[in-house]
Formats: sequence, structure tokens, C-alpha cells
Amino acid sequence: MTQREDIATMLERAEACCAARAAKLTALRRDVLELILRAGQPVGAYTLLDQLKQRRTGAAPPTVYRALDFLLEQGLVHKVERLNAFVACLCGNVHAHCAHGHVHPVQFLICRQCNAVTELDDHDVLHSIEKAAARSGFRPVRATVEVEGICAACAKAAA
Amino acid sequence: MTQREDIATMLERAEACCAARAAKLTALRRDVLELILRAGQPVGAYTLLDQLKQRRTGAAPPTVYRALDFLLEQGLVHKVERLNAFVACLCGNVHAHCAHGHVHPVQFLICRQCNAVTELDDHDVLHSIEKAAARSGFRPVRATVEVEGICAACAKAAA
DNA sequence: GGAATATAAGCTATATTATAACATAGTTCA
DNA sequence: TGAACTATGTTATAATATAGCTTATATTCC
Repeated sequence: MTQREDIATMLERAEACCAARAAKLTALRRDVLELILRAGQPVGAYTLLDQLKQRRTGAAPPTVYRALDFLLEQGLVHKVERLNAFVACLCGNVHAHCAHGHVHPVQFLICRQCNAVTELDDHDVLHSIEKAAARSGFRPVRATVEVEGICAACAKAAA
Repeated sequence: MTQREDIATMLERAEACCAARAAKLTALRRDVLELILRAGQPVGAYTLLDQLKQRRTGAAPPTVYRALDFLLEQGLVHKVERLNAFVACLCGNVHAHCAHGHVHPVQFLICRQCNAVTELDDHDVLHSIEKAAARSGFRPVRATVEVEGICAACAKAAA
């Protein structure tokens, strides 16, 4: 689980990222990002909503989804499609919003047993995907890789 | 778009696949598979349901979802997570249900403009994913790759 | 500063996707 | 045949996501 100090650091980094891009990390958006960071694992939109309601009475689905849209656009958060859930991007926002025709790779290892999700940033995977796409004349914009299986910890526990 | 003859062929192949595994491709399941094949592109469960109702009054969501569960298990159909939609697997069912610890790769190129979805079966992509997972001590079971971008046809049209 | 514009948030309703739970009907096989 | 299993029918509801309109808060430009 991520520590409190790390969360503060991540939030600061997010602030800096947004500032650099003239994107507005408002109090609401920051709150949602903080909740996702605290979770330390993929969280559903309605779980976030429940938590958000404790701070902001009147929060409704659009409140959360709009904040999530912003965070996704900024690359501060990713969606795990397979789980309909959201995780903070811990890759230092290297691959956010760069308009140079680069593929933005999001690679997850999802453990079937403990639901832990690890984000990868593997260059070979990215490269082979780009090559395969090029072979079909396809111009990739975003690629997501979701690998489902058994994480090291669970495999060890089972053995 | 897939031709009618091809659909018949695909259905026969599906029959053979299921027979070989003692899996029952019932009339209902076959109907659903046929609808997906006819679509020739990702279709939502409720679109399938609407079409299915024309043949089977009384069809309800579980009718479709249960058939889809079966077809997914058999590898005859894949889910495009990003679209919450289902496509027929055109890879000849090479990678279905083999219990040898192999990763079942499902790789899609999804066009932003025309929504066309192409299924790949790229060995390099699979290999690099397996290597990256191994590096984290992760034992992969299933991997999905979804690449969003512009297909060759749309790129050409735009130029 | 103040009007004009744009952006964000509040709020209600509803669309879309998916499953739970229980009843009924076929199938298999001893 | 009848016990066990599998598939389907049926009703209800859960879970996820967005539409559309209003109000508030910034930002810009004069």
C-alpha cells in the first residue's frame, strides 16, 4: 500500500504536471485523485463517489465521472477496462498528453486472486505493438495491454 | 464485410470445434454466434438481444449473456473491453481453451473513425508480453491488447 | 472595472451494460 | 425410470455511465 508521504508527493507532482500544461487541477479533481491514490488499487467510480460524498454532500455520478475524464486526459489516472476501475498512474506521467504521435502505452498485470494491479512500462511490448500495427497500415494512438494471471506473491503463497 | 458463405463456413468450423471438446453449441448459442458473425464488427449485447428477439420472443438479457459466456469460454468470440462489445474470433480458434498454461492473446486494432476492428495474432507482441510478465514474476493466463488509432483505409481517405 | 466568453460544477433524470435468483425444461446415464 | 446435471425462461435489479440543463466561477478583452 502506498504511504501517506508518497501520496502527498504524487499530488504535488500532479500539480506541477498540470501547471506545466495550463490544465486546471481544481480542488474537486485533486480530491478525486487523492482518493484514487489512497486506494492504491483499482477503484470503481461509485466507490469513489461514496467516499467523495463524505466531503462533498451533493456529489453525484457526473461529479466523479467529469473529474475522472480530466484525470484520464492528463494521464494522471488510467482506466482498467477489464475491471471498469481506475488507478493512479505511477509512471511519473511520462506518457501523458504528448502530441507527437507517440503511442501512449498502458500496461497492466492484473492478479486473479488478490486483484492487485501492477503497471508496467515495457519498451519491447510497446515496440512490438507499434511494429505489428504498422504492418497492417494502422496508425496507433493509444494502446492498452491487460494481462490477467497470478502475481508473484499469490504464486508463492500457493506453492 | 464477411460474406454469407464465410459465415456458413465459420459456423461449421465452430460446430466442429465444439464437437471436438464435447461442448454443446445449442441452437440458441449458434444463433447468437451467427448474429455476431453477420455483424462483421463489434456488437453490443443489447443489439444482439434486439435481433435475437425477432427469432425468439421472450429473449431477455440473460439469454444473450449466457450464450456469450459460452462463446467466450470456447474462444469463438472475444470481448472488446474498450467498446463493451463482442466480435467473432476469426483466427480459426487456434487459441481457445488449451489448458497448457499458454497465454491466450487477443489483439485488436480499433479504428477511431470507422470503428472497424481487426484482430491480430502477432507472435512478437505475445512474446514480449510474456517476457515482461515473467520479469515481474507474474504468471500470465490471458492477455488482451487493444490498440486505438486510425486504420489504413481511413488514413488514406483523409490524405 | 465590467461585460463577454469560456470553463467548471451542481443537479435531475435516464441510458446502457450486466447479473442475481429462482422456476422450468431438456439430457444423460446408470 | 429417475437422479443429477445442464440449459433456458422469466422477473427483477445491480452496476456503470451519460444527457441535458442550470448555476457558479474563472478568464479575457475592451
